[in-house]
Amino acid sequence: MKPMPPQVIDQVASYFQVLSEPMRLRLLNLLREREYNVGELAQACGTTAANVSRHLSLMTKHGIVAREERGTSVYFSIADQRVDDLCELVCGSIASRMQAASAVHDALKTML
Amino acid sequence: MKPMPPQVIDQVASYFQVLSEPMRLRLLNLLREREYNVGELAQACGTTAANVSRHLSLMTKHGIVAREERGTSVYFSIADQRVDDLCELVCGSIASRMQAASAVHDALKTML
DNA sequence: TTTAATATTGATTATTTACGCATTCATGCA
DNA sequence: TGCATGAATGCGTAAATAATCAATATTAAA
Repeated sequence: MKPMPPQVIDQVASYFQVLSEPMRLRLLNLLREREYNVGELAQACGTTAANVSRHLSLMTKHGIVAREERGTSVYFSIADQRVDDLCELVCGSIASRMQAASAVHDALKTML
Repeated sequence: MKPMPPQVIDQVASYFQVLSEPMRLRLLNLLREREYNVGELAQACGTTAANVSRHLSLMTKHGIVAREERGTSVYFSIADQRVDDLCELVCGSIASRMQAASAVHDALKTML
């Protein structure tokens, strides 16, 4: 077990924070399929380009997405494939939790 | 690729949010070693028991830690081992990023 | 060099939230 | 039945942040 210096902890927390926003997860989920430019993402998510731009800027800063200017547009894509694994793990936790809850539910049902 | 309904996205975001706080990560890091009660954690983290209690309550609600009353104290432990994998993945991302940055740094150095 | 389309940034606002203090609650013991 | 210890909660405060509109770049083509 490593001592985990505060500096590292702050960085890890900061990374998790990037993934803790529904809008950002929606953007990432779209980008799993193919690359998009800002306008396309804004339309797909029903928000403004300004908002999308800020979210993408943050994720680029953390190395999660990659930014590439092409023509008059700027295209974004997934840069860190690990985000998939992260989301998969979290989904697994949520699923386990739901399953446990439903087991409790069933147990209570048989008691009555 | 799954369509990822908004409801699921919100839950995933919510889970990540729990892990996006340095204080909570410090608590989890301590709990990896052994179980602790609230007072011990507060002292180890240099904060109030009230604060620790709130953080633990949130993590318990998400199934990340387990709560067990024993005697006059309440002991907490890791309930979802996946948090280790999650943090490990994030540390890997951060490490890759630092490595890439240092490579750029070296490349620039040789240019001068 | 204009003009049009796209992306980014500044400023503002509303919401969330981490924290501490004080209080209340719960449990075990004298 | 008090009494003490430890945990949880109410409340107020300060800071962070997501969203929008408006304004400013930046690039491609006319």
